[in-house]
Amino acid sequence: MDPTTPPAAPRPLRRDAELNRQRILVAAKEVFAERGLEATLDEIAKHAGLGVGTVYRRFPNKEALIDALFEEGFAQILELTEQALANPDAWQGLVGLLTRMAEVQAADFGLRDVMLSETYGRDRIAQMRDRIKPMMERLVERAQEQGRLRADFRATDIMAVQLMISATVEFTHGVRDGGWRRYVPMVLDGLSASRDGVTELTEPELGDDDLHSAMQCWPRYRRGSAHVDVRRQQDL
Amino acid sequence: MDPTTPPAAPRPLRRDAELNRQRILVAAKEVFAERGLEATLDEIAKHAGLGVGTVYRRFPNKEALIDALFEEGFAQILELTEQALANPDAWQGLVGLLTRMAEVQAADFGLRDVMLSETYGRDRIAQMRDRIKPMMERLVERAQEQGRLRADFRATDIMAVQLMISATVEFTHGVRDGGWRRYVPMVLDGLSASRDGVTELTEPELGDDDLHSAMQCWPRYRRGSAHVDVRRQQDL
DNA sequence: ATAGAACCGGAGGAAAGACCTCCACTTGTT
DNA sequence: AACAAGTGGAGGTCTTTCCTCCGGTTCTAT
Repeated sequence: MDPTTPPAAPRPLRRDAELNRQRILVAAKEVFAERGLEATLDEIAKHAGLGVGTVYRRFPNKEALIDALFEEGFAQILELTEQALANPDAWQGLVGLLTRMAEVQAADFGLRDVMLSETYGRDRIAQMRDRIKPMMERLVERAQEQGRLRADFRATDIMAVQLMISATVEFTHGVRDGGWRRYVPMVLDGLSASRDGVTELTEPELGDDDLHSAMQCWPRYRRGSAHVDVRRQQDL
Repeated sequence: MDPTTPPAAPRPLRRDAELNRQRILVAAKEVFAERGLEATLDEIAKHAGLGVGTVYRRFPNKEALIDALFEEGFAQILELTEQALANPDAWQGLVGLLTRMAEVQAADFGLRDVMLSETYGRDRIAQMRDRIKPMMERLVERAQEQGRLRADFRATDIMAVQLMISATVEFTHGVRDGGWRRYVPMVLDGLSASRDGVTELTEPELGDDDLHSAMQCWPRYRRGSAHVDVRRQQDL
């Protein structure tokens, strides 16, 4: 049933070709993890020590490669969710889950993009998403029954929360490893039904210099810095 | 001293030219507000009913136009901060400030980009940022002295908080007007020193369909959807 | 060993997008 | 009326991305 190796494979790959296929997969995993899905197949090829042509011979396009790669990653997320659900303390389960998710996002920008975008992975990954959703709903419900999660929280809010955390991950990326860890407890403190005091923040604050460089290289707007030409003109 | 109208203006613009200059400014404000700083000067020209050449005659490049436009916007933010600081209840001041900031971000994506990027606005706007920073520090300090803001919060965290909120603004944009309003109180509940119960959420939750379309058109990853070609190839 | 299918590399085609220039033509001003 | 100032928008240039093509190489079956 595993679609990566169809039951009646037309023909096994030549030995060198199979080796290269593996190399591509490994390289793609690494490059996507580091740069997110915006990475180019050219980049991946280079990182694998192969020509682009070879990559395109094996995978018809980027989408196919992504699909082949991230099923596994999504399975991992599904497992995390199951673990969270297995915790008798649903709130702790949720806390752990969101923390783990943040770790996953920080460790693998490719997987983050697949998780958060819905644009990639049209087939198999979409199914995964559908399997996770009801689990999330149950988790939320149970945490509320146990009185720890704010009653007005909804399962659909989880995506927004993940996005918020993702923003901090991206923001601190390349500036301070794990800088995002400071913000996960803060967000979670906002989700608890009520609390006396505060969850301790183990991650120290960002310094002014950290903040500066984080803003400088924040990816979303990096493009703008390309053309800083600023010749004056008389009639501005 | 105001650089927008130098003391010895070389020559006043011709009447039609001045009119067009205003048109450009207005159009730029609108287009940037709607699409963020990624908008093209070509777009702006079209929206102003003028040719690109006219725009480039008046402003040497995009950067200059942005600089000319957003000083005013930044002044507005500075004023918001002052108002927040004027509130004897510093926590309420902070709550109000972050809410207003979110409103600003939602209403004007261009201003959001200028606020959050540090890439644009090399001169005057950078000064603005420097003026706002100490005010933020004072606000945080006072809110903590009054015991309402969590003691481990720092002024440098404000940027991360704004980014989180910005993520929700963008996420809900085009899906549900003001959908982000649901998340600001949640985040703020995470910043309070302690609380009994929860701030009421006036904004209703996102439905499954909202969520779906939000994810579909989330700008960050829209590109990926362009080439959904997915022709199969024998040896995948 | 050798034929020939399978495979490889990477230059470069194609398309899209962004910034900006150029210059023939129009308009305002004196 | 003369001419400086202003205008429009086609298109140059540059960059980026995806992907194809094909001459040359390597494996493998016989």
